[in-house]
Amino acid sequence: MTRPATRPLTLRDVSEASGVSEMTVSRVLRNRGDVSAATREKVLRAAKQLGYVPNKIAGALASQRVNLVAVIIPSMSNMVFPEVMTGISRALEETDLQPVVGITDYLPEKEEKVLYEMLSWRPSGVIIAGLEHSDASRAMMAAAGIPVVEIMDTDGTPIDAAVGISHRRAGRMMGQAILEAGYRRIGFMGTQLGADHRARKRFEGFTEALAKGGVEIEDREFYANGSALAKGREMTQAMLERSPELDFLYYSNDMIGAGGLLWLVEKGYDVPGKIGLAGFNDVRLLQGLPQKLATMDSCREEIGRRAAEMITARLTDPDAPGGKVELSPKINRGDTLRSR
Amino acid sequence: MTRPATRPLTLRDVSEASGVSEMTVSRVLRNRGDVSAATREKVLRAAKQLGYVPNKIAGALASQRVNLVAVIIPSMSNMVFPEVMTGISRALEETDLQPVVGITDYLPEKEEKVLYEMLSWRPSGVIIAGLEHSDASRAMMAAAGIPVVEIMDTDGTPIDAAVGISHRRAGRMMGQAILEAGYRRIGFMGTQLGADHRARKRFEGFTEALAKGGVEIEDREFYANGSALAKGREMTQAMLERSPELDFLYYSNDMIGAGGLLWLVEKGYDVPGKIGLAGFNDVRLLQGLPQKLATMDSCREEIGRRAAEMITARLTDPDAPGGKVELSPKINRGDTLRSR
DNA sequence: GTGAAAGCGCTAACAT
DNA sequence: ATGTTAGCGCTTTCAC
Repeated sequence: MTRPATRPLTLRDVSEASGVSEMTVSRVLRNRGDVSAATREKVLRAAKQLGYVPNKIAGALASQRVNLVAVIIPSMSNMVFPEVMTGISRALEETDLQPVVGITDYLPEKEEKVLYEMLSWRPSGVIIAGLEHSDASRAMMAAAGIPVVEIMDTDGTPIDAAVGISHRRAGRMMGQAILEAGYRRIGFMGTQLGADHRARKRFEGFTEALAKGGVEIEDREFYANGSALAKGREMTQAMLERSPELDFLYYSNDMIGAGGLLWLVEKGYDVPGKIGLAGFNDVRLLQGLPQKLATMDSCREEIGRRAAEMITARLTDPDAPGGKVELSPKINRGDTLRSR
Repeated sequence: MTRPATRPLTLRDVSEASGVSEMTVSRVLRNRGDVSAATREKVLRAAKQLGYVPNKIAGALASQRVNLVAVIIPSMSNMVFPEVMTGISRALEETDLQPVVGITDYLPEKEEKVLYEMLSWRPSGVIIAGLEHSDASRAMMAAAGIPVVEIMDTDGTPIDAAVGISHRRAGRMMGQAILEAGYRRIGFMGTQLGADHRARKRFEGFTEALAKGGVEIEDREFYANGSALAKGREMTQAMLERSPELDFLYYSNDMIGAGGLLWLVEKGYDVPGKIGLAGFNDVRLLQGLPQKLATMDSCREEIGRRAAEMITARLTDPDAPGGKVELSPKINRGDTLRSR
């Protein structure tokens, strides 16, 4: 329970303790240039003994280099972004770059603020979720003079580069698969469309595919907050009481889909005989449910990894490709989407 | 898809563009000191027009102040730490401090590395999970000369201050509650005890309480990785095939408990008549399961909030209380722990 | 292989 | 209300 009020140590302290110039101490601590084994020893010993921790602020200012990558995402409690982070971290582990995360809560104003904060630390690159940003945000990123990779979505024009999937296409694919399986009376449940552009695009693609088959969504319901599992359960019950004729339910994410599935199984519905189900994301968390929900892989970890790789590539070679990288999500039919 | 190679703007650029000294520009941008409305206008216009983003690196070096709080936690995909983060963020939102997160993956060496990295940015404070750290880590934190709050656990001696619950006591409480309810033949499932000190302490407290009642755990099983829900299901099945006489299963976390619950309900077990269940954490995510699992609130958001408040308090007043704050988790009996 | 000088972009402290 | 000076703790550059 002690807290010494000592001023943090500086290079100078190590220099004095070891009898070596500050410059050489700096070289040793960064493994730079030629330093004799003897002085290296001396310096390292002194540094460790004092408990010296370098001041990166001063280092960054002097070298004009900051080994940080700003990662800006809407949320962390979403099951999807932690996996993106895993991909990013893995890819950066082999480099000397470090990810630093900012959360926007799906609010454009907050995104702008977080971006401003992060850019003021002069990171080496930016990885940011989505293609929709305020004008100010876009301007900041364009002006920062660093690689910027927009992730998760490819339906739009990136500022600099993008890696993701087409959510519109993902929605279309699921719509087609459902029609091909023979379902016709379809209900939709999801988050309130608005802040979440990717959910909206999936919804648009979905309705588009249905329309092409001459089918329209017969019922829909949206939710804002609360436990997704519980919401899925509640919304499913409400919808089936209202529209008992439905033979398929498309959920905008796996969690509410799982809630719906649990309710249906509990009530003795024949899934997928009487009614089929599908979600989105392929969250690993849900392995272990009584039945496996049909879903679609959103390539989260790969997106993170590729984004980080694009940053490092453009850092070593400013003319590295960039552009848009569209990954191909696959449908996983699980146990709840079967031809009938 | 453009990326101008322009050098980042400096205060000097804004100064020249506005015809005001660098110092006054700095004052305006930080809302410091008296600046006439007229010059303030001029400066703000120029800054915005140029798209100037201050360089916090230089600012921090000059002012010797960094408005960052290092938050060091084992994992983000755990359901528990995102909620701690929520508490921290909420509490810091009212201040000018910002949380920066580092992940240790429950590895002491990684904790040490992450800590070193973060401290080298000279944060204003540290919030770190757990009371168990390597000697080097403890030394670094003690030497940093900043407030350090260790969270989640109070079974041990903090470096500087701590907020959390006693996991040993939590385990004991659950053990007592189970005995009082009349269960006697008890099985335990959890993560491999080792890296996760808090799970280990709960287990110790649990067995201790049982021992006091003359009861011993009859079967146990540990897992390392994989989907927790699926693991809970598998382990439960394996354990009940091995030890069909069990009348209670205590899980070290809610996710595996939920997996077990789903399997039991599916197999037609009478829960809690024939067999009772309990988990730990009270994760909100699980609202929506067929039955509500007995569990114990781990006070995650409050812990985060209190920790952040302790940091701010000790920043304004270096002699602010500190010490150990032990919160009191409550048992939530749900539908799976009933007197018999 | 090692050291000395200059300066990174800001802000504290002191003018005016 | 505004400007000037010095310097934060490092690294770059150049000298030896």
